[in-house]
Amino acid sequence: MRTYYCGQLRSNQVGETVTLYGWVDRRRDHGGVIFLDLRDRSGIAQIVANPDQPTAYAQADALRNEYVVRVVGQVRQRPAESLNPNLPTGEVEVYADTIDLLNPVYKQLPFQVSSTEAESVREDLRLKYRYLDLRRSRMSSNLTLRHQVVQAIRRYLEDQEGFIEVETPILTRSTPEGARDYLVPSRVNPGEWFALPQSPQLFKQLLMVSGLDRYYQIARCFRDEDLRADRQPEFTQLDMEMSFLSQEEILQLNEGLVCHIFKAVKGIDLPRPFPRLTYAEAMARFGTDRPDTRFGLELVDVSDLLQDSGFKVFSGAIASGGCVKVLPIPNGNDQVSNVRIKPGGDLFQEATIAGAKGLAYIRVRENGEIDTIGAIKDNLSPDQKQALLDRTQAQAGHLLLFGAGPTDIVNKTLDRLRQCLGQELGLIDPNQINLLWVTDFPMFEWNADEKRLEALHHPFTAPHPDDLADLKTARAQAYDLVLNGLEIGGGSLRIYQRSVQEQVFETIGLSLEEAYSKFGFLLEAFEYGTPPHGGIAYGLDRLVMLLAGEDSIRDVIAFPKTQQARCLLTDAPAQVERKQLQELQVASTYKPKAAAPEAATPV
RNA sequence: GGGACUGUAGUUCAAUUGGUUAGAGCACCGCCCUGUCACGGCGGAAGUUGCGGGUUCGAGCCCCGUCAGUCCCGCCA
Repeated sequence: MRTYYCGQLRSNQVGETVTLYGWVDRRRDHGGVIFLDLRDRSGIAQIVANPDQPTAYAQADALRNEYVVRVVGQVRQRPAESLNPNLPTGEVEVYADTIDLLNPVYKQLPFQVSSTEAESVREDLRLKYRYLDLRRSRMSSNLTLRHQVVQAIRRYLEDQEGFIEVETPILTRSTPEGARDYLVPSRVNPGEWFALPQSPQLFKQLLMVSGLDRYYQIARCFRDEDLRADRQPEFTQLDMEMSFLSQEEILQLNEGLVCHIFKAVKGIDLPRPFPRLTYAEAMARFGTDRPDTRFGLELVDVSDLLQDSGFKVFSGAIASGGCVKVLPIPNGNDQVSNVRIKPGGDLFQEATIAGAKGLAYIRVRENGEIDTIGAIKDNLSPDQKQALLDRTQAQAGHLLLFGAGPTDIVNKTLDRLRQCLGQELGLIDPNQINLLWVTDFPMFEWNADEKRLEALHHPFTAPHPDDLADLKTARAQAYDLVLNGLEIGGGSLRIYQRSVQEQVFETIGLSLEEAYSKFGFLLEAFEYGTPPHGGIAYGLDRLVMLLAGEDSIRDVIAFPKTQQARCLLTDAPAQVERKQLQELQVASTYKPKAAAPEAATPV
């Protein structure tokens, strides 16, 4: 007699006697006939207590929902008239001879687990009782999907491409570039601290020096920064590093990997090669380095047309080194009301969040005339109006939204509006999978606070060989993989020549002494014959989130943290015994907040 | 560090302008029904409206504070 999962029952098993284990999901009692829906990780099976077996009947009669049971019985075809193809129980059922109660549920469940309930439960409750939340079919199938993705990665990288997985330390050294580190005190070395890795970056480069020329790892990473729907303090990367491959070869290999994942878990054949955009082109056309190219609404730079404009917002923006760009929206006249793009409106609000001071617009009327508001109307010459229409290819009915100011703000604003409108105007096919590479990132960006250049990617990223003459404006040999407007992976070729590395440190204002005190172990390793190498890292949680169609990575992580970086299930973090701190030679300077002020006494 | 939203029965939600004893679905408990599947019928229990204070004749609703969760800005090489 075989033991099956509930979801594995098929009509070709009719007549077979089977054992099923699971949770009683729902109990129905129709007169003398008792039906149980039995649920496990793979599906739901309907059980009928055999009325000819008094024991089974009595056992079923004693049951309530959510008991753990073992059912032994015969698989039967269900009466055709009772079938409902829209319900999760299948065309066969189990006629139970025995129903053994393995364990009761002692308490009423804090929320309904039943797979057929679509209601959304408060997330704090789900997180507190995560083990119950994970019983729900949506969550268990998300975790199964995650497993399948990891399995597909391993199959492809190991079996087809000869990678090996190497584990790197979780207790490691703080490298103060980048995100805030999680720190762990060392008891054996009082006063000294480990950091949890933000990524295995330095170790994987060391592995290249070791000659492990194809490394990967499903690596847990830690960053002590504030949380978002797509950011957790601990998260998982697929981390890869390869020696002796060109950027082109790395991109090709990774396209193969991503195609394999989609084929394995979704059965989808993705078209290759993936489209590519340079960083410069992505910023120009979409205002972001991770554009969602499932829809149009591309930005148009009109700075040159308007630099002499009498409209000071435009001419001023250009004069001070910024730009003026347009987001043209076909049929926007009908679809976007003035209320929404004027101060107080939701789209105006979005623009403000991105840093814009205002939101100018032009409506193109049916007669082809352009209809503008206030100051723009009075300050555009007929030639300028016509040039605008030509440049933006605006037709009757177009709405043109303007961004004017510092280029980064303009891009950010119009990117935000573009995404809002793409969603809202139904321009996005939710089933479309849009992958693209963004390449040729700049090496450095200006940090206005610290008044210095800093590495956009990290300081070991190799500059483009054509740009070595002036590193400050050089392109990097760096690339990101973007899926439907979300960055799911990014990497670069690394510097392997000492002279180039020193130039980069110099460019970001890092003296050799400082560099050696921070990364000396790496730089020394590079003295012993470093192969040309490069790599990439994927955000596994984000990738699985997109494949699962979820909006938050919490829904593809078994035990995630809340936005306050707490675990509601274990109530971590928590205070520790004074003795533990003493052993670690750590003094707590924490002072609890002052108690809430006493309310005024009623008079 | 900042902005916005949310918190009512086990749960998901209602509750008109601040006005009677805070309601309903599901879940739970009891009884009835021999092929149901969101079964059905009858009945029952279930509430410190997150917490503290204030305003008011009267607060789930208004005000202040606080706690928790979510979304966003900053931050995340």
